[in-house]
Amino acid sequence: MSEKLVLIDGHSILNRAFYGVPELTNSSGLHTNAVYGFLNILFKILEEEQPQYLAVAFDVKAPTFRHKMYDAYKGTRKPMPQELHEQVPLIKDVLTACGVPILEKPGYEADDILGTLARRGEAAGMEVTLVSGDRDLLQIATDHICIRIPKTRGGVTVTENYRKEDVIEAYGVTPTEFIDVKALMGDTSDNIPGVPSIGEKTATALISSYKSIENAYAHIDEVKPPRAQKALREHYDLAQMSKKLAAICTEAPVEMDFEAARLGNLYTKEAYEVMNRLELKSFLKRFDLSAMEQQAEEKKEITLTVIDGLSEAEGFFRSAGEQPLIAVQTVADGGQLLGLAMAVDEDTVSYLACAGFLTEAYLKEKLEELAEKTQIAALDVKEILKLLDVKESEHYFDAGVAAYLLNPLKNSYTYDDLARDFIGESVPARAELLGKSRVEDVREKEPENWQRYVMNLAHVPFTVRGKLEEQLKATGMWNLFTKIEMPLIFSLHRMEQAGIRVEKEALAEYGRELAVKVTAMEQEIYALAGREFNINSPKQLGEILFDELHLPGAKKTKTGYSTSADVLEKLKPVHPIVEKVLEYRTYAKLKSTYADGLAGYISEDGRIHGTFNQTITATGRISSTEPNLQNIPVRMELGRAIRRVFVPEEGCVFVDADYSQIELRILAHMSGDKQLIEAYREEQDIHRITASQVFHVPLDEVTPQLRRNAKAVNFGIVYGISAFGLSEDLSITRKEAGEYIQKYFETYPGVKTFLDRLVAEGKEQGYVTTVYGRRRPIPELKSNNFMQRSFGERVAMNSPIQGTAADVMKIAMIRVDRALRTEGLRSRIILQVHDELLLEVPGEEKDQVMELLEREMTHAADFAVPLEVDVNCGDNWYTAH
DNA sequence: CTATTCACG
DNA sequence: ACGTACGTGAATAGT
Repeated sequence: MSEKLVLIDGHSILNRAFYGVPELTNSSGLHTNAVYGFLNILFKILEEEQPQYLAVAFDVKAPTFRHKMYDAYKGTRKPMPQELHEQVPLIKDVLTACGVPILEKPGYEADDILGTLARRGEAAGMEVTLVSGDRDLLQIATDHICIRIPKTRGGVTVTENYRKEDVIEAYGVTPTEFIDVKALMGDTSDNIPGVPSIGEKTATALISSYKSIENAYAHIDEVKPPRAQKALREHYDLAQMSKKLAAICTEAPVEMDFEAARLGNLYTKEAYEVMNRLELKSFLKRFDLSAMEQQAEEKKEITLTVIDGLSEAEGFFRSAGEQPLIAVQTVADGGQLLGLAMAVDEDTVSYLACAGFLTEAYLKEKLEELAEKTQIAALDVKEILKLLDVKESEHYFDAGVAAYLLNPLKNSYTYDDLARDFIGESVPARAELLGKSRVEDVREKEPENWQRYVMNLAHVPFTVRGKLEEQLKATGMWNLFTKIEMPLIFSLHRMEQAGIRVEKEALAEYGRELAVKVTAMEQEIYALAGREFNINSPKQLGEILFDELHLPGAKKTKTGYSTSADVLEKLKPVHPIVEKVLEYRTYAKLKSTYADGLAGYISEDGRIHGTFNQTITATGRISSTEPNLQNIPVRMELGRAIRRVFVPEEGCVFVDADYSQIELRILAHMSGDKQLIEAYREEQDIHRITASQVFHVPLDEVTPQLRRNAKAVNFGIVYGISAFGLSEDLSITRKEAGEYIQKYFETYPGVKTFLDRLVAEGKEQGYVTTVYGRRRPIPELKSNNFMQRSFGERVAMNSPIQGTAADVMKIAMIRVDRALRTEGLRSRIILQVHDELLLEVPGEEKDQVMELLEREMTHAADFAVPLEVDVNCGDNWYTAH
């Protein structure tokens, strides 16, 4: 069995992969789709070929011998989009880390390197496989040199394979003759000129009978058709030069010892780190973890001590208290505390099992004691609070929240992410070590995995803390972190702990009423459609509406017809079924998401304890999950009614406080526009005064229509104005929308300057900031893609405003929370909905709390325009809001 | 696992 | 010419 050599045309395959794999970016905004596709092709080929040798050739950015022959020669290097260009060094990093040689030779193209090595390999008795997206290489094919051309479509890679016989079968000429064919017909991609009026068909026919351009010319009088004869006669010189350009050089001066290309273990630790850094998660599975761990252990030995006795625990806590810094994280499963992972120095982690004498109460008390003496780093402080409910302290440092501030675009802040991003180390993620198994099962059955997990949980926060602090200070976010985000963790925890009381039976009754309506609508829709189908399926609904009932309105989405509310709304007058579908959707949504959905979250105590996430949004807002309590219906009466089932504890009332037009007030402050500031200082109705000033109408003559338009413009400004968006919203032409915007900017020139400045700043710095220094990176601003760049520009205009509003609300929450406790009140914040706080308030505290809210919220910031707060009370959320 | 739809600020 | 308003989360269908 002869040995096998695989040679890859790097740029060509990267190019194929780039256009074949859908857009893919990692959390730092780096495009990785081409790298991903390249590696998919590489691994597939390796698996199929099982070669002993592997190398990848790249073109070099330098003129080649072809440029010297022909001035207009472009070579295979077409202008590359930025998104692809930035991936060239990435794939080289990966290949280098895998130990695969990268071949480059100034003056030669990758094709020439491939051709040269293929011939040498063949001469040495090897089977050679060339991988390229380019058919030029077919001229190299022999019985022992196979050209493979991969195609990626929808994630599946298929390759066309050409040995000598396959070329003859497919093209009717031998590989050597293929050059002549190409020379005759030309190649626009390489700018190789062809002979005029000779196309692919004629070229193939000519070469097939005469074998070469030279021989055809020798028999020029016999050449048919006459058109081709004339062309060849006149352009023989050109044809010969083209042949030289198209011919791949098989004698390039490449120095390569095949031994250097001998295929070793691709799955090195370095490769793992590079892929981990690029977040090419699907390839990480291929790496043998145990081998990797062995390598890791050679580097650093960290000991994990399990402590389950009282005296050892006492000793541990005594010495831990003497350290300047410790790290801690709870180990839990299904809300059940199993133990604490604690790091006291760079290479020691202890696990304190929550069992026997080491009760939850004991661990809580010990941790509280530690928090008085020393700094405590943790991956997720709120998680610790949830399980141990330790008291508030300024000594905690939440590494997850810190990492979120430094880059809020990532989708997770787990210990493996932090290790990779802040100390450049790759450690196995929780999912790799534990999978879906229960933690205690892994502890028993795979103790090494369990140890690694517990160790990293504390070791990583301990190690990255310094880096995080340093970077927060360097980016001007230390204050934001220590004065806003850290204290907020405790307020959010108290909100989650408090939860909100729900009338279970009333909610069930609401659900039953909806069920009746859903069923009724179903029957009416089936009758109108003439048959039964799944109304919840946009696919089936689209077929009924547009194929069977032939409603006008056309396609939209990539998967089929769009049946969204705005499309259906326009079709209402066309067919009675449309209105029924819209109604059905309303009822079905309310029933599934709210009536049934919320019911599943009611705890033993009759309350819903949702989660408020602090590290999700790109702008600094918090988000709410399981359930989402920030999107409870309010706009439509039918949905709004559900708020009646949210009720305060016996003896309490709800007090609801919301900021009035906070984002527009922030716009006035941040832009410093004199006119806007003046307008908002006095006037209560912000949209009305905008209408009056922009449309030059006295305040008391502003019509509802005019106010609506002004309101839409105001929204547009905050969202990052575009004429298209505004025209869509107001159902007016883009021209009219453009005029509105122009008028607005004429009225408030400071706003225009401000928004332009935000975009310019974003482009320059790569990020924009809020009043409190919070950053939002905007990688899209660098994109060459118009769509993406425009998106980036809108984000640059919106994020500082939305983000500052989020900052102000966070400050307000901390202030309210503190004031409640310093005034000795039992009232508590139970919900935050971006610009609204809902409090559960003992009846006797009502007046005091209403005043407190007004005061603490309006004074959360001192801006150029006052912040206004509406405070209401009621005995359910419906009446309080 | 992704796309569509729709609830909120 | 391009083809969208900014920020979220949950339910459902269908690959």
